Amino acid sequence: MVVAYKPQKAGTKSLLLFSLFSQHSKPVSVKQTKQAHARIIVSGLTANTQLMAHLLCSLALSSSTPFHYSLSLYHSITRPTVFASNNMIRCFSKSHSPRHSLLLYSSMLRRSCYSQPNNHTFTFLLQACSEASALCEGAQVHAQALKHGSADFVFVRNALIHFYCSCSSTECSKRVFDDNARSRDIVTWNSMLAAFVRGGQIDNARKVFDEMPQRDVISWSTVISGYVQNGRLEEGLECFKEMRDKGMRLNEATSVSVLSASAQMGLLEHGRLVHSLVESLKLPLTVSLGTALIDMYAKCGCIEQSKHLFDNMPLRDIWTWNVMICGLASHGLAKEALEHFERLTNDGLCPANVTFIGVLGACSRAGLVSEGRHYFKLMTDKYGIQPEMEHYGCMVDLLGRAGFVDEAAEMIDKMTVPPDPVLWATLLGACKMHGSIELGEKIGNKLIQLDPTHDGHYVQLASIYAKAKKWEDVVRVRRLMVAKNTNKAAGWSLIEAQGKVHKFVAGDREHERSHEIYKMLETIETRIAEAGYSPNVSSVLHDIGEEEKENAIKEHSERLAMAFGLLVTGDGDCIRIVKNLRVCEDCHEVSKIISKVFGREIIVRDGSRFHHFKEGKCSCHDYW
DNA sequence: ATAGGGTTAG
Repeated sequence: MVVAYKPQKAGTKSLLLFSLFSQHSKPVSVKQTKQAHARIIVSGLTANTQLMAHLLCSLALSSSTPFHYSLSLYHSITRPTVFASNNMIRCFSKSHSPRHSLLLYSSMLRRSCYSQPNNHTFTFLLQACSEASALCEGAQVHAQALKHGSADFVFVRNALIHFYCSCSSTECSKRVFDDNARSRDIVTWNSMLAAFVRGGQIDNARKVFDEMPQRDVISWSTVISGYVQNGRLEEGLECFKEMRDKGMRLNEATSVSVLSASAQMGLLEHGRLVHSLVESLKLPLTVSLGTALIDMYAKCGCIEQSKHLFDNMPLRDIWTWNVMICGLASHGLAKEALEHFERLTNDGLCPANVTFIGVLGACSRAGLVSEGRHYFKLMTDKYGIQPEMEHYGCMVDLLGRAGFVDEAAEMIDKMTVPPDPVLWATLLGACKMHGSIELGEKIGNKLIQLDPTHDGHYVQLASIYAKAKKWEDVVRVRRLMVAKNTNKAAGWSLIEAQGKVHKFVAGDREHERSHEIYKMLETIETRIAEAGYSPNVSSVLHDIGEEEKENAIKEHSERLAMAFGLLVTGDGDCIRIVKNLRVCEDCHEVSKIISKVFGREIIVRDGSRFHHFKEGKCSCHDYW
């Protein structure tokens, strides 16, 4: 961009400067543009509209944000060509106030003696409207495009589909898409695909994907991320497999989505596979890719690996810090989570609401009451972040479990948003733990009223009565539960082995190695009994005899997964289990004993946190 | 001379 300046005749100089622009298709820095501008001023060529328009073009290509400089350049052009105006519109569309593009467009129309809009104009304007989610304005741009005969050009059509998608008007995207089936290219298809994904219509997206004449890596990424965003993780991974089978290379966006799916499912082997693919393809470790990897390792139980990656990240943004802090919190490493929070603020970054969910979650899992109170106050007072349901959830859990049940109840009373059932259930759990019968009774009945088909509320209330030895009430609540025909939350545990996912439910006999698994359960039983274990059946509340209760516990899904893990992993290997519900007290005890008796490290991710069982102890210190 | 689509945290 920058060449040595030698005094020359005006015409030659002009040519020389002109050549600076045409050889650069890649974005140049604002600094380089300013240098070129300086040279133009020195050469006395500021009246050259073409040159000035090229400067604007470079600015429009660079990723910068403020538009003051580009606007002053634009204003210095007395008769702006459509090329100059288009580039100014583009500068605005990339700035923090994309709506300025529209103002420029209307002034362009007023001064239409200089230039008429063209196809480029409408694509840039629609980009601005997408950025601003300005539905009404964009619809007017659509009308203008029709009026100027630009609406049928494929670039404009694609921009229209994307624009309506950005405004969540999936129907309008579809209408533009259907409008002219002949004028479609791969971007048209991909835009429609993305519109269905954005609208949550993943099955329609899949239809588009299956129908499209060609697919590129963006088509694959879009449909995979569509599954992942809509919580259809298995299908997302299945699609990723299909993509690889077709010989398609993954890129950053694909990797990030697939890593997120691996993380959410807790599939370490799969996450490692993606990591190795990323490395063998030598994809650059960008902030988002690095962050996705850190999150994946944390959610798959390898917090050490997460920390290592985090410490070696060339660049971090708030997402990176958030996944690290939340990861540490989920592993019960409260002190480190809080240290990271302090480091993040020392680095001059501004914590987000999610950051505080991590921080408060760390406090609640470790029972750090005064720290929790401090950070909750800091969040509202210093950072002006309004607490959301999840923040209250952490606080109620923290206070409630630590025994400050009344303070937790008071916090709920003072909330500005109406508390949701999950929050009440958290407080109910605390009531049960600390024997607050009266409050528990009140909340339990409230919850049953709010959510009569959820069996957990009845179970909790019944166990509060059981703790108070109010047996008649226990029977009454259980009968009520049966009468209301409640749904039992389906508990499952999964374990990965040799690239396959094995999912178990309680009492499962579906697995092909079921026979061996139940034999292993017997072995486990014998060996832990030798170590002095006796079952604790308090978590089983069905109307069955003691012996049956013992059996019900013995066949909890994580026991089956653990038995299977002992069968298929090598001596001394770590066993990793993911379950959707919280681990029950008895299974927690058994896991500790197994870790000692069998000399295995067992890592369980339950519905709320990680438990690392090693040599008879758990990382949660039995506080969960 | 200027144009388009996909990415992560509770």
